[in-house]
Amino acid sequence: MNSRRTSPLAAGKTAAAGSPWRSSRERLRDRELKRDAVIRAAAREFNRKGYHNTSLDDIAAALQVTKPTVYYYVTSKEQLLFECFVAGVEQIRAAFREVRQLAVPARERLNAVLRHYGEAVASDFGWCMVRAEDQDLSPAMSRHIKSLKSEIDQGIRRLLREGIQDGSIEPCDPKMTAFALAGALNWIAHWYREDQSLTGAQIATAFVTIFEEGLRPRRGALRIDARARRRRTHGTLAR
Amino acid sequence: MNSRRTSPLAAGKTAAAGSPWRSSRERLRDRELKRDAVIRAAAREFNRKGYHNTSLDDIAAALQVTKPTVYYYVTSKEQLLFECFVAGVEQIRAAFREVRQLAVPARERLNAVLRHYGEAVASDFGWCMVRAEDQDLSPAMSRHIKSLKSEIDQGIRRLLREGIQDGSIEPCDPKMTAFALAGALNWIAHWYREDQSLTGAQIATAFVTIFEEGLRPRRGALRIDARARRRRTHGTLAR
DNA sequence: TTGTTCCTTTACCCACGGGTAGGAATGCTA
DNA sequence: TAGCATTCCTACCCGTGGGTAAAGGAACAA
Repeated sequence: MNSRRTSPLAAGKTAAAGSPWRSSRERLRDRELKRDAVIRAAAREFNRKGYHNTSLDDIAAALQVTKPTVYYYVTSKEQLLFECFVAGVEQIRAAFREVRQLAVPARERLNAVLRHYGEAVASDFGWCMVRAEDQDLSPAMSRHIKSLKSEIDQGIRRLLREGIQDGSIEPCDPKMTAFALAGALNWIAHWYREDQSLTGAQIATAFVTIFEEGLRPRRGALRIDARARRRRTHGTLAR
Repeated sequence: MNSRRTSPLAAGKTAAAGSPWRSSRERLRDRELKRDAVIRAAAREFNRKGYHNTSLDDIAAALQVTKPTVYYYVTSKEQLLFECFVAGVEQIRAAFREVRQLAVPARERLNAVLRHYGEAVASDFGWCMVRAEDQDLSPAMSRHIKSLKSEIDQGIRRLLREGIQDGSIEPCDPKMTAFALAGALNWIAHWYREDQSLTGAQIATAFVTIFEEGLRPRRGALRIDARARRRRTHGTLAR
């Protein structure tokens, strides 16, 4: 639960060089690096075989160490999943923070978030964020990640509402629309492993276009030969 | 793999009534009914707790019988998952069959399919169809369900292409669009358990509207106060 | 009644895998 | 050099849960 990552923040103290503490601090940094490697390896294995089909021996083997070594950096398998979870969600929260700066209509900010979102889902941690089941976590951890996810959901709804208000987004139900958008993007994690012909960013861009335009033709439709095609289809139907 | 459901087909022989075999045929029918109950119970438990967090004792308990009784109707836990899988996918294939009859533009046929799709995903078997991992199945079973899923995917793409051709659907990339549509709908299975304020059909209808219209406003946008809102947002940003 | 088939139970097996105890290297400090 | 901390290993524990053997009891046939 209390993931007190010291690495990036504590790095600020490195200024006083040459002190006798230098090596011990380096040790600490090494430790963080290794810990991150463990979590990343776990994410990759979970991604490949699923959480329950991945043993800690598998993860250890991927790192070319033994199981107790993994336990030296992490207290339990559950925590491993939790950390992966958080790492994935964190990428998306970062996207929101980044986009918040942009001085453009809400629709464009939304699009930017969605593109980052897509990239995150296609990343190593994407699977964990999307497919891991919260029943696999302790109630406390489950609550934690649920609130993180909810924050993202609310962020999307907020952008939708802002867009509707500033006229850049067609009026719609923010809740349902947010579900649809997030769902389409989350689902990338399911098929991306099999079909990596596009990058996460490319997929997200394609999706954004689809969502923006909508299926119904924008300029006067030309539904000329609809009836003719219907006949043909009926023909093939009678098997 | 070879799920030889005899019940509906073999029922044809029922014509010769009064024969001494009657009761034995009834027994057979009972057996099928019980078997279906087992599979349905499994689906519900998987849905609640996930596949790996559900033991066969749990499923047996839900049916108020013991584990070996479950094994009397099913050969393995794996097969249980497989059957749930197939049952879910079958609902959607049925939707395609049904819709194929309609003499309307492809977009409307697509919408009809998507509505049925949404209902299926929100049903008991929705979870299994959507969230179950194919790594949990034997290669043969995995291949089987993969081909069923692919069939559905191809069906959606086909409707998209037809719609583009008959002018009822805005030109788009059928592959990506199919992924986006299916993804949004599949994702329902993830949150439906928590939020059942709407029925599957209602959700699907809402989604269809969203997909049809698109986010970009259709009539000339009025992006008046966009800059003013930006300023406000910047204010809250500086924490 | 006796034999047979069908359905369900009690009681059990055992592999897998999460997790741990305790010790051996390695390296840093004094 | 001793002495302490860090890191990683070998060897082990044991609960969970998938799966089975074998027998009991009900329903039916003869």
